[in-house]
Amino acid sequence: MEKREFKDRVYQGITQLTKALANSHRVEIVELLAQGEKTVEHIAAETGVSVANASQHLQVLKGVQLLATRRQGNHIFYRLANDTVFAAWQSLRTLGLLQLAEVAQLVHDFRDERHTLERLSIEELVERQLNEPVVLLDVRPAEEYRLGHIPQALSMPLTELAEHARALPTGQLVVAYCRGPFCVFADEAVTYLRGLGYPAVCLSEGYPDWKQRGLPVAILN
Amino acid sequence: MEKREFKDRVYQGITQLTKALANSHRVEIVELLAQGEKTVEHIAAETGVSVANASQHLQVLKGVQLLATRRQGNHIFYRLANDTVFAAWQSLRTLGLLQLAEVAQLVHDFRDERHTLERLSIEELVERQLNEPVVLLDVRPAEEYRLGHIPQALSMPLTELAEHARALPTGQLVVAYCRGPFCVFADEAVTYLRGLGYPAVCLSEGYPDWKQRGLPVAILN
DNA sequence: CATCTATTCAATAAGTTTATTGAATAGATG
DNA sequence: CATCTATTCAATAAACTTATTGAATAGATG
Repeated sequence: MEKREFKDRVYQGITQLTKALANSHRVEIVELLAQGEKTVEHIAAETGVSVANASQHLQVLKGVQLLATRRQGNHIFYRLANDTVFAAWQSLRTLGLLQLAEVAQLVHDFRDERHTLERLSIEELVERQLNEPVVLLDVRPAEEYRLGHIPQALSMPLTELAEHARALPTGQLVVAYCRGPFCVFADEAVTYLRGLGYPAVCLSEGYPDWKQRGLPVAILN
Repeated sequence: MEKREFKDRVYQGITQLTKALANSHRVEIVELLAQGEKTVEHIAAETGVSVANASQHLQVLKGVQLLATRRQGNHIFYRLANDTVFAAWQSLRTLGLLQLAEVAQLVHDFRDERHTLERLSIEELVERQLNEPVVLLDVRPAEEYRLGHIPQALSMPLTELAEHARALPTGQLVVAYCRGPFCVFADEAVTYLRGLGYPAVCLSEGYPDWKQRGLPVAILN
């Protein structure tokens, strides 16, 4: 094989993979599956596309081995093939936030509307937890909490926050986290809790980012 | 702004960026520019596309801020906008080598043809250098050596190897490196040197990967 | 100031990707 | 075994991407 043919084939192979990630619905699916496995129906509903269309996108991702599946009863559960897939999405996300002023601006503005102020990094949270007790809230849907969460976090889906907020311990910092930097569950929770007078802040990244750092995670069976 | 509109805009922004990287010529350009700045003409020649076509691809990359330019005389030099761009390409490359059996196979086979055996990782090289002297060869074109190389490396472009090989010190391990894991300059150099009886091995990654790790680099003016 | 040169632009045709339909399938459940 | 349900398949039209031309531009050089 000639040098040029070799290069063309290698770059085309990697490009196939990149093309699979070069669609807004598909990256939304990758980010969603970073929370844990989901059915086609669930993915379609959550991303706002038709089931047939979601299925097609899922097959594009599966075609380049980014996803794996398992069947349970009538449902097929899709999941990320491995941690490298999330790592690649993470670095595209970082690049986007850094390079595209519009994206950074969009995130900033949308958050500002909701009057959310400080955000704690994962490293800051780890350090704080060593020195003082912190109330950690996982505000994602209960099913995602079940599939994996930060140890010691309480499951507090947004839908149940109003009901349980008054029962939270006072006098401790409350830290809420959700799916990732583009998820606004945590912002909404923090806005609500601050309204009740709690000292609440958001975690700047989500559960998948915690997991990706190799920090310990808790799973319910 | 509604939640869905926000998400759509964020994901579409990042997708624009990913689309810019979802073309085999364009990733080859990114990898080439990781060696240092180049003119349009040079990029066209090296990647085997027409100048007009190279210019178009360069503008796609520049349009999403992945590249920056400077003019010198009649020439326009393109370069990577910053280190995050290489980091993103690096993680797509890693994903490709891991997920796509064909790509890994292709790289393995092409190398095997050239009878190249062992490869040293960057970490192994650093450790070895602490314990014993190593002859380090930068086999990229002289201009790329000038723009940045591993300290203590000798510039030994493939074209000049035959002429200078006999002058290399004997009794020391010879390590050759080039542009990256898809570059075969180093393999060719090692094959040649082993033919002459030198104990020679390749570095498994290239100069940009060394630089990206934050290790020291040398630049000539 | 005329000329030269490297780069970009514009138009085009061929090829790819996408969402939408509605039908087909494969496995579970009564 | 018939029925149901979640998922996939196939066909299509519209929207994008790409390489190829050849012309235009902007700046440098004599």
